[in-house]
Amino acid sequence: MEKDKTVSNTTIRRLTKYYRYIEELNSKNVKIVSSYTLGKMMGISPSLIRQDFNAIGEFGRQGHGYQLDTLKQEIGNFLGLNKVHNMIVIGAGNLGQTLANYDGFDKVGFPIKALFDINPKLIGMKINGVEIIDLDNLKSFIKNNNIDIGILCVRKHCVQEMTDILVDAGIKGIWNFSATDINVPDDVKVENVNFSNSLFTLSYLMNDKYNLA
Amino acid sequence: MEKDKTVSNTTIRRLTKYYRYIEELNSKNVKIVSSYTLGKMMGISPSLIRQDFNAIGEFGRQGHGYQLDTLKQEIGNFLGLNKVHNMIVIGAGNLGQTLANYDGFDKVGFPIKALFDINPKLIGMKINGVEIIDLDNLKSFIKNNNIDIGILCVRKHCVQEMTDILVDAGIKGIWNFSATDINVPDDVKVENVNFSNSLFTLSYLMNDKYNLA
DNA sequence: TAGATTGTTAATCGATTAACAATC
DNA sequence: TAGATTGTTAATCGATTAACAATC
Repeated sequence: MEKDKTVSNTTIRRLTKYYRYIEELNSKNVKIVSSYTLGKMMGISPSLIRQDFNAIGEFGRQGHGYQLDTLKQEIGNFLGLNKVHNMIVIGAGNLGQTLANYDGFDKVGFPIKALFDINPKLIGMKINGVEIIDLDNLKSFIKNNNIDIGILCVRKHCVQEMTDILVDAGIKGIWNFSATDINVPDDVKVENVNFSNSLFTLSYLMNDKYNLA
Repeated sequence: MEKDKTVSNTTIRRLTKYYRYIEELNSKNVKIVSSYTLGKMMGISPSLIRQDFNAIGEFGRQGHGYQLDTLKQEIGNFLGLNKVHNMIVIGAGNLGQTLANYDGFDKVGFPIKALFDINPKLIGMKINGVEIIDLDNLKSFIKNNNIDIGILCVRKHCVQEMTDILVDAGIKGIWNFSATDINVPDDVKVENVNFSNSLFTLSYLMNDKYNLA
């Protein structure tokens, strides 16, 4: 509703990180933090932290710092963490099952409501209380269970096909763990977790050539 | 050996992505590609692609484009993908086992040689042919098996402890899947895969406020 | 040769840092 | 009040885009 100036992608990524550190400090019963202290903890310049916070609001107290509960609330609101996002997993293989077994997402308001697969041997099984359902029932399940996010954990050769099914079923966001990029219409949002990109980046960093003085 | 001007982090990430697309084109028996075509496929401007390629060498052919096999080799070399990187997994829980079950890393020269855990029930088991070993044997295993990369898949409360053990054992790179950031000396390289950061970014993108016209 | 596309420089755009007045 | 730290503007730095001469 308010007129927001656009916030850059780099700032968004840092905001998600601030949020983690804020929760950490919260659990240690810290009540207030300065941009200097937070910057020291996170390896980010105090100046940049203030720029980031001011990009989404104005909630510091001059001469004191930032109240952690306000900070958490403001960043959480901005990132959309104030509401529940129901998720489903497409592909009940190793990775899909691992994600279903992890309770951390549920705890922060991102519960996994079902896994979908085409393998008849898997259908009907429960993983950590979450049922594996036949892919044929995807569309109605999404509608009836208020599903926002589809987690893609399928093999390369059927990634786009599964994406199209999700889009057709009205999904709003796709968390893509598969090895390929996907094409979606503009109103569907995609976040990729690409293991290969990540591993190859690590490889580069470890490269001797790079590490010359 | 050559004097390399530093290549920016954004360029590195894109290079890993080019590499994926090049392999894809390779498998379709394409032999040559122009920055224009590749840019169209990847949603990156041709100009930026040429800048990226020229940051690591000079291997296009004016009027024609880039030979895919040269391109693959040059980028691969630059990223350090020309040699085998032996890996181990710390923490043989769900995620650790899932990674061990995935053969894709092995195929590109990043084999997982062992999993480590402290749970006696797990020790001795094999996952996809990879043994789960007692953490006590970590140091000697790293030395004797030429291990480069440690994959961290442990719970928050022992992440830093495990990191210190890895560092002490002489690991060169850490692929960190745990929920917290870690501290390492400068000569140890870290690449984080933080699910929470990624999920929260997706949450932001799906946020209505952001999607106002 | 003519056409296409690179390699590279210059121009623009955006993100980070520095600095400091405002103020708690 | 004095000290501390924010909010914000200006300066710097870096990354992307545009343009075009070089050349295959």
